[in-house]
Amino acid sequence: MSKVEHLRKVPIFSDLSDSDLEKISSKMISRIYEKGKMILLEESEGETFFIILSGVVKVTRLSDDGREVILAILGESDFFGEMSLLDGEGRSANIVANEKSEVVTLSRRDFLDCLQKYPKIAIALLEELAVRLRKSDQHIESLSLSDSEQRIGITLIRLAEELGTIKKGDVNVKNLPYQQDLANMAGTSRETVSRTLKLLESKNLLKRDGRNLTIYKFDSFRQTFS
Amino acid sequence: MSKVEHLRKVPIFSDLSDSDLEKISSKMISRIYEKGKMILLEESEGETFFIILSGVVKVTRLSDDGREVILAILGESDFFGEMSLLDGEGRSANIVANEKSEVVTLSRRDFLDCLQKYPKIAIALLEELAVRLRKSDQHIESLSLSDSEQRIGITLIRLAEELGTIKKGDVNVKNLPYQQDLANMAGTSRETVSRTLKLLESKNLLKRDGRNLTIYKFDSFRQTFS
DNA sequence: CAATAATTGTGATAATTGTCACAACACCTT
DNA sequence: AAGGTGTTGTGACAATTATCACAATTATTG
Repeated sequence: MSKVEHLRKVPIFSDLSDSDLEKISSKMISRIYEKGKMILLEESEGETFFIILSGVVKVTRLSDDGREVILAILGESDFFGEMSLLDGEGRSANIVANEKSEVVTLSRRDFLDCLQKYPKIAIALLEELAVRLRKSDQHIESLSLSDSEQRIGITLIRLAEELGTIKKGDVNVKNLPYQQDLANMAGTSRETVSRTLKLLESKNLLKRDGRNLTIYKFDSFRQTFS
Repeated sequence: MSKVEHLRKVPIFSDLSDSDLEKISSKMISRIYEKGKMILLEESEGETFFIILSGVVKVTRLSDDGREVILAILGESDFFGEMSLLDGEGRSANIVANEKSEVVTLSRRDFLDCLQKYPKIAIALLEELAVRLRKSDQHIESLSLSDSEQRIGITLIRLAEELGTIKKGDVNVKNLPYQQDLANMAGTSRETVSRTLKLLESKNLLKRDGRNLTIYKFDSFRQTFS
């Protein structure tokens, strides 16, 4: 797939004409990160806007004592890096490639130019940030009100929505993150994730097979946990 | 203070000329909500953009069994209601006046017109949403990694930053929310808030006097908890 | 293919915090 | 000032979940 075709799939660019997209695309630099590589480091100030062409990355924050919170998992046609470009504050999160990932980048200047020149991009970006805020709010709610089983359920739902493929009402997630990552997404411990997954499996709500996860009757699964 | 002067203090409008601001202002309707009144109900679809001229409101989500999470406390010159206007989803949070509050509103159409007509507003709004996302991320981190004492400390910091006044390095918060509200902000129980406030007071980190809270040496207090 | 490393499973235990029950206190209202 | 209502303080206890320790399993590498 060409770079332009890839960009077309990114919501914030979808309203643009081919020629505009071509122009923007020409300013982008493409990079590849191997699994486990840091793409952005918290506290660094290199200001760049990133779009994922392929692969999966995780957005994290680290506490002083090294514990990690995973704020989001992003995949193909998602973007990141916009926050410090927009509000001028430093980076507040780390980004790590969770598998080999190809990204394209836009410099601070080019990104801000885009916003000025194409109001549609600004508005589309507003939409996307609104969606993310909504997700954050749900995340905060679940951390505040739910027990670990529910939080893990909700985490699986988020994962499935971001990375899963639907087949006859069931959702399949390939390359399920390690339990430690699931724990860091759900705000619980790795051991609790292990026990809870086993429990959910025994309730016939899901099936595991290696790094493969199938959630049965995804709609009703969603009901159960949110 | 005139309506225009009020609007000028709202970050997203601060870049506009007087005449533009006047135009926008003329489309706004002003309302007053008494303490405790619902301003927006979750799941309702009346789509309106709100700006707070005076007062304090809380942004909440409710679980099925009636427990509440407070996502944010907003005060003078803050705004809300933009999310469902931007992404077209329904309301996802309730807004309640925490004290008598005066707001002005803009209809969906006028709000979106503004974004089209004044790209500066769109960009300023992007900045503000970025700031909010950053706060959400911190909130998620604290819920995931901190114990109740830390979370309550962080909650007090958020409150002080939003509502407090600084005097010689100490911050004073008048009209401290009820402990139940603090608990709903910190993701803990009312009783734990009671015990923790007492503890922090005994450590000489703060002083309470009725609905008044003074945090001593706010900078070092912030250090301690974040 | 062995051996080494990484991930997952599981029991036992401890720590934190929620819940319940009720007392104490503050704040209005008449 | 008395009574009522709402808020806060506090002890006792229960429940949830983190932590630790280690076994079992699965992946990776020379």
